[in-house]
Amino acid sequence: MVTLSEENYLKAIYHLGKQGTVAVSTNAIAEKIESKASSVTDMIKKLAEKKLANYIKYQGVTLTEAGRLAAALVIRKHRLWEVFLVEKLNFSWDEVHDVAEQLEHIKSLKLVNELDALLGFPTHDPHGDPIPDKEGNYSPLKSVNILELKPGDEGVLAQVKDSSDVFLKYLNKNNLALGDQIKVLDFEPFDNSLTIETTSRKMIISSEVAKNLYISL
Amino acid sequence: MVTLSEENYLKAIYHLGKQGTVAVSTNAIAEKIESKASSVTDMIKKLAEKKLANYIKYQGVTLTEAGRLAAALVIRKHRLWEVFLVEKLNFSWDEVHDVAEQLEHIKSLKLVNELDALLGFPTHDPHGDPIPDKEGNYSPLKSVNILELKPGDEGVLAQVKDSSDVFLKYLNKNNLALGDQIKVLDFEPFDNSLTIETTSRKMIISSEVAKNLYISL
DNA sequence: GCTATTTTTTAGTCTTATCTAAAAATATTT
DNA sequence: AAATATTTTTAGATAAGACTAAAAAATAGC
Repeated sequence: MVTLSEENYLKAIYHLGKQGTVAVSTNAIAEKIESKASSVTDMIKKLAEKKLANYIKYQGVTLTEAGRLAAALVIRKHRLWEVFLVEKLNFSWDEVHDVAEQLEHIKSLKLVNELDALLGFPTHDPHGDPIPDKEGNYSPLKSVNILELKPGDEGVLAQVKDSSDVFLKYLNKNNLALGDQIKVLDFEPFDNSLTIETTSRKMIISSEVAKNLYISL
Repeated sequence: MVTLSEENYLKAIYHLGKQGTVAVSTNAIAEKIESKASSVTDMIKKLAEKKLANYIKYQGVTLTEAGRLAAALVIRKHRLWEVFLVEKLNFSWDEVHDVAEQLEHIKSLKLVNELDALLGFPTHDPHGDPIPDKEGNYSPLKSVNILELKPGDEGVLAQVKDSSDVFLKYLNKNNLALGDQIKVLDFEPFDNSLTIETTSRKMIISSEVAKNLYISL
């Protein structure tokens, strides 16, 4: 049995280390989980004992195949629940994260797969993140960060990297949503800000914001 | 904050003591929760400190108004999730209990109330148990135990008291479902068994089974 | 009304997941 | 490459929730 806490660590390692393939440092995990390095060391040892992680002292962690699958299934659940909340229960995309964080730990294979069917087998969550399938696989969205575009380039807003409530509320306030057509008009080297044009208007976005916007061409 | 464990104790006290109004013994709770009396004493003290329960040493527990509401909301969530699982996710009524037991602890008022709306504000769960409203109130189903009927009496199967997987599978196997018209044909005093007739056939049920069947007239 | 039995509580232990503080190992600077 | 700084690990402590065993209180039996 994988505990709730273990699942959260698996998820963190998966996200920080390219699906757990690249070694992740103790401190990086501690920061992500909002805990202390010593707690992380303890938990990593436990995951290694359970054959979910590969751990060599002082050299970070990667996930075993079993660990990778376990992490992917938690992420699958998280993202499916997010779709459910938005599509079926009238949540907006800035309200789903905390609830999905709880729902992702519910244990029932039938539940996940029926939910998947109810939602019509979605491939992406409300933030544009891909939903792993039953085997933990997904085809990562081929989108590029908006900062890589040049003036004149345009595409569709396909993914937002930050799912925090503050960031998503900013996008709401400025009428930016997934699927919007966006054109880059100007790049300002002084502060890396960007002038963009949507179907409704022109606006300037800071590099902080731009870093989190991904465009499919 | 009410923890998962505390919620389970509140639920047990609510169920065992007529919504927490009648004192429940330590042992009764221990048996329901499948724990030990000493653990129960500890937890009851904690609930009392949090003003969720009224506790006098050696004299059992009742719930405070706050405790009663908290318990009712957990039960509300449990039963709404059961309806969801059956109506939307193709679960059968013998498969829902364990999953609902997990889902009932998810914290989000919006989630519960939107779920309620999605399901069309159901008043009863798949076992015929009433679903408390936001204030924790419900009108108990006026159904009687089938053993109280006399030969010749008939009515509709409205509620099953045992929600265990074995019992529900027995009913499935014998084609008995909520809403079925049932007529009592004969009562056997030797073993308290009952001959009943449904629209499809006649059958004999033991008193063990009969104890759990409730009929609305 | 006094034993005997049952129930409940207390006291002390265990596990899980955290933490702080100190020690050990690794990285960085000069 | 020695000294300093940073990161990671270890050791020991704490809180929640559960347990066992023993003590205390309540209930039942005669």
